[in-house]
Amino acid sequence: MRLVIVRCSVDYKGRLEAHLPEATRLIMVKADGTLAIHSDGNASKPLNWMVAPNVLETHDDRWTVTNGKGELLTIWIEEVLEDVTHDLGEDPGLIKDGVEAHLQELLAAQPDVLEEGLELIRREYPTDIGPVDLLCTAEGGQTVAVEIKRRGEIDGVEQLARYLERLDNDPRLAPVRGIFAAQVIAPQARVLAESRGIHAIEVDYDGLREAEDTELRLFDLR
Amino acid sequence: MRLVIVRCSVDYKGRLEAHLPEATRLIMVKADGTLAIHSDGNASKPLNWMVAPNVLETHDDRWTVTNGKGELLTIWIEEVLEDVTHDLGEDPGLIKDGVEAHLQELLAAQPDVLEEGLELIRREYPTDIGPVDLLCTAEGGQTVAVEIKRRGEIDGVEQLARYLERLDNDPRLAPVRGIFAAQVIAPQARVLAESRGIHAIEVDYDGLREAEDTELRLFDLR
DNA sequence: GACTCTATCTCGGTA
DNA sequence: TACCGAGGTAGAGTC
Repeated sequence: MRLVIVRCSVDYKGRLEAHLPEATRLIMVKADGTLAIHSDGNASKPLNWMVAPNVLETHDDRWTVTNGKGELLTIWIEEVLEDVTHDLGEDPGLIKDGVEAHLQELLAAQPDVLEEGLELIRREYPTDIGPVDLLCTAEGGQTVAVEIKRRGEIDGVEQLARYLERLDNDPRLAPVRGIFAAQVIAPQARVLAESRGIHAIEVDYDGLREAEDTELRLFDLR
Repeated sequence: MRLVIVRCSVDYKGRLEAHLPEATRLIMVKADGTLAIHSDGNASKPLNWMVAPNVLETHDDRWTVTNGKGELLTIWIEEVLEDVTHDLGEDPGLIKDGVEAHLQELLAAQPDVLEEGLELIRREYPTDIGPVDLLCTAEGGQTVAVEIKRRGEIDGVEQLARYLERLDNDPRLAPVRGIFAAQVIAPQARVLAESRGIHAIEVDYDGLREAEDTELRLFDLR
């Protein structure tokens, strides 16, 4: 990784056009060529960047970065204040827990949390526009499609509505109704869901996890 | 800005839980307290981070970062390989051109580019599922909702269709028709728009800007 | 490669 | 402050 502190101005032309007036900034160049320009100000994101694969050309007065998509980043170098390079080696990578996939696992294991009598047919049930998170049968036999989000926003409701439209075309499943499940559901998403006849349910992630733990413990004791 | 090259492992608890095994990484601390941990590997995003406002405590063997939302980042320090600080000063900030907001400004100023006789009622007209980009009246008095995108894709058409559905429920406005305006419109988006009775129009950003410049110049000359 | 969807999204605007 | 939509979204997974 190369770290350069430099007084510079920057131009970007590509997906849009952008310009940075002259100031002192950090240029970070990673081993794969990914380049990012950071200010010290209030922002976690870089001001400008160019991800690999790209081609970096460094001259005394300017650096240019180009890629295969016709994007061009030009850094006009005024003064280099520091320029250090470190070999950090391979990174073992991040281990995560608590994302949507986990919420899906928990609800797949206990679908009756959403509605009494609900039973799982399968997870990631495929349609021609993408997989439905959970496909279930309700008490009485009706098919129910479940869309799961960490945060329920309007586009998640749209996504579920599209799936329902598709599933309703399948005579083996129709009529299909929908359940929209999320840890938090935005008011506007709830309005839209209800106007589409979709049931919007907030679920308690920690509660689900605890319930699963209890179940596992009971299983061990048997 | 403080740049620290360090052999470390990391734990994060907050919106999810995450762990980074021991490796050599870069810690970047910005003037406002924003902290980011980068590897040299193929990713432009940091592995872990904590945005300001937060509280950083540094001990010999570990750094902790906490914020008001109950998030906690712990960096277990094994060995510090470099530790430099630079004062970059204030950044004048990024100047962008060609984003949706500009296009909206230009079309709000000259809505008749979309359709002769079109007049603006207001920008960002609020509905209970979100704001409509432009609400206008057509020649003859019919209400017209305009959705503006840089690139016109299917989800933009769906967004407009949702607004139309809502606006049609308002007897003071109904019946409302829609115009979908973008610099480039994808073929599927055009098909969907037309099937919903929505007029899809490609607009020339540079042409609009030029027209506006001309108008301003004429105004100055008066 | 094209398409789809998630994200500790981030960021800016606005009520 | 919370909520909502845009993003040069980035990045991962699937087909």
